[in-house]
Formats: sequence, C-alpha cells, structure tokens
Amino acid sequence: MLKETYIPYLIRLFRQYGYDGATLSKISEATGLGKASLYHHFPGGKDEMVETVLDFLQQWLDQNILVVLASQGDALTRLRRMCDRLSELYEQGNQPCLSAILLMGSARGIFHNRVNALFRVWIDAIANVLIEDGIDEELAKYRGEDAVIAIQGSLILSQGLNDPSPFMRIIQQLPIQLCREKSNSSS
Amino acid sequence: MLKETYIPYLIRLFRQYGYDGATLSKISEATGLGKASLYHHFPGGKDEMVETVLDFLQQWLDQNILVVLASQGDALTRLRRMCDRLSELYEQGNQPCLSAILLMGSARGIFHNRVNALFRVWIDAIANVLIEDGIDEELAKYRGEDAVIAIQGSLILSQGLNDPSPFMRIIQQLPIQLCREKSNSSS
DNA sequence: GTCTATATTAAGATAGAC
DNA sequence: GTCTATCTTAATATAGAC
Repeated sequence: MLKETYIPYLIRLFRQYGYDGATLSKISEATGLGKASLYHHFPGGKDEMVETVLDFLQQWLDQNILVVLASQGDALTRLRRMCDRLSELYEQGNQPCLSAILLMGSARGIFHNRVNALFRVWIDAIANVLIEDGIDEELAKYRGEDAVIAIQGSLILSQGLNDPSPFMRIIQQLPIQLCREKSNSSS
Repeated sequence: MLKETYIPYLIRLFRQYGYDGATLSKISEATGLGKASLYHHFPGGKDEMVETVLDFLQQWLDQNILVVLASQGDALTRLRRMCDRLSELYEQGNQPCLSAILLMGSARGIFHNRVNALFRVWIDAIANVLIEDGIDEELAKYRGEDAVIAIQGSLILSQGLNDPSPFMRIIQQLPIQLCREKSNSSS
C-alpha cells in the first residue's frame, strides 16, 4: 500500500488524540499495520506521519480554498464557496482543526513553522479577494485574520459545548461579514 | 507547602506542553518536588493536578470576569473591564487558553464537562450584560458566543503566527462590537 | 512532607525472518 | 511490504525510610 493510503486514519487519530496522545499502538490498531510496517512507510516515525498529513493539508488548501477564492464570480460568491469547503473539512463543526491541535502541547515546537505558513497563505488569499472587491488593503488584511479567528474560535467553542451549531452559524454569516462596506470595529 | 502553591507551575506547564506532554518528570523539575512528593499533594496524580487547576480557573472566572460584568457602570464599561482581565490572564496574547488545550487530545474525554461548564457560565454572563443594555435575548446569547469565539480564535491565531497582535486587536475591538445596535450578521 | 529506590506499564524504535 | 520478537527509554505510580 502507498503511504498516502493511511492519511485519513492519521488525520482522524491526530484530531482525536493530539500529537502526544496518538500513540503508535493506536495508529497500528487503526491502520491494521504492525509497528514495524509503520516504520517501513514512515522511517521518521510519528513526526514523519505528521509531516505527511501537513503535506496533504497544504495540498488541500491549494486545491480547495485557494482555487475557489481565485474562481469566477463576485467576492461574496467566492467566499461562500470557501465556506462550503471548510464545512466539509471540519464535518459541519463536528471535527477540530488539526493545525490548532498541533499548536497545542509538545508538537508546537516541531510543527509551528508549517502551521504558521498555512495560516499566512490562507489569510492572504482571503485578503486578496477583498482587495479586488475594493476594500482597503490594511482593512482587508484584518478581515482575512478575522475570518481565520472566527473559524478557529467557533471550532473551539463547538468542541467545548459539544455542539456544532456555533461553527455552522459563523460559517453561514462569514461571507457577508467579510464583504460588509464599513468597518464596525473602529476603535 | 500547600498544594495551592504549585498551581502557577502547573498552569504554565499544561499551557506549554498540554495534558499529555506535561509529564511528571517535567512537573517534578519545575516545582522542585520529587515525584513521590507530588503524589503526596495530589494522590490522584496528573488528573488531580488538572482538576486543581480547573478549580482555580473556575474561581478566577467568578472573582474576575463575573464580578466585573456585574459591577457598576454601563455595558461598554463593564465589557472593557472584562477585556482588561482577559488580557492579563492570557498575558497580552502571549499565552494560550488552558480550557482550549484541555479540549485537544486525550484530555478531552476526562475534562470536557468542566470546560463546557466554564464556557457556558462565561457566555451567559456576557449575554446578561447585553440584555440589561436592551439587546434582544436571542441576539445577546449569540453575542456572548461571539465574544468567546473571538477570544479563542484570536488566541489560536496569535499562537500560530507567534504574534500577540491579533489577540490585542480583537480585545480592543470586542466591547464596542458586542454593544453595537444592529446585527451586521443578518443571514 | 520529602526523599531514594523501585515496580509496572507503555511508548518509540529496530533487527531480522518471511 | 508485513510480520514477530525484542530493545531502550520514559511514563505513571508506590513502598518505605527519614
């Protein structure tokens, strides 16, 4: 089997247990592979498994979020498409964000740079849509951050309340929020 | 020494390494206590340490957030006081939220109910301030959620970018955002 | 209340047969 | 490419002296 075969299992395990909690025993059980076989596919051990998952997520970002943000249509339409993809990725608010999980705990030191890069690319892509839509460059950058903040925060709250509805509400409101004319956040 | 003495060390360790990553060896080193002494203070081991920290955080919420939300002054003033306290708690955006950390990884199953309770109390307290201020009850509940979402999301982003400014920007904007008259999030 | 010493279990990782 | 068996290290936890 190609090592790509095991990515869905790895994503599910790291989401559920985190970096430290997803032990090789759990990974072995979930994939049906013995520990030695896991090291055949991932000689670098668990860190290489996470790197492989991050490669996949980077690709997913490119082929889903960045593609729809660069697609035909007005800003509102393109942002709605992004939200549809995000809703799939996070299973309607029932699954946490792997990037956020990798920022928590002892994995942070190892994977921080990669997560940082994912966030920056995502924020810039949203900001560019808004700039094309006529929004001031600085405000667009803040709105890009606001989008990531709303997604991440609502995922945390949905996890905390064990209720996907905060995420779904935010996802539904987000496109119109980002495209609104005036800043309602003047200091 | 009273076991309360060790709470600041525990908070720092769980914030930095998470539940799984904060090993007894690290805790022993940070506190200067041997492992056996740690079990003298916390017979239930690491889980009892986390429970002790959650007791402290629940108290902190009562004596800081709930107190200032029930204090004298208009809604905007009280929400600004809340934000000041939050800014201290999260060290101006440089420290992650322990509740969020406990929702990630294998700790979630153990402490989810307690974190859930913390979130609910906090959201309700914010909503009540807004209801007193004349905001519709349902909208106030959503605004309470929005506050927690903005805080949690901005802490994640500040961690991800290694830059406290997203948190500080959100904290500064939050009171006026919550008190705004019209919902700019109509569907 | 803190220590040393140790028990027990599980984790990450590898050797080598098939 | 997968396995069994094993190694090494580290984690949680306890016994018992001081």
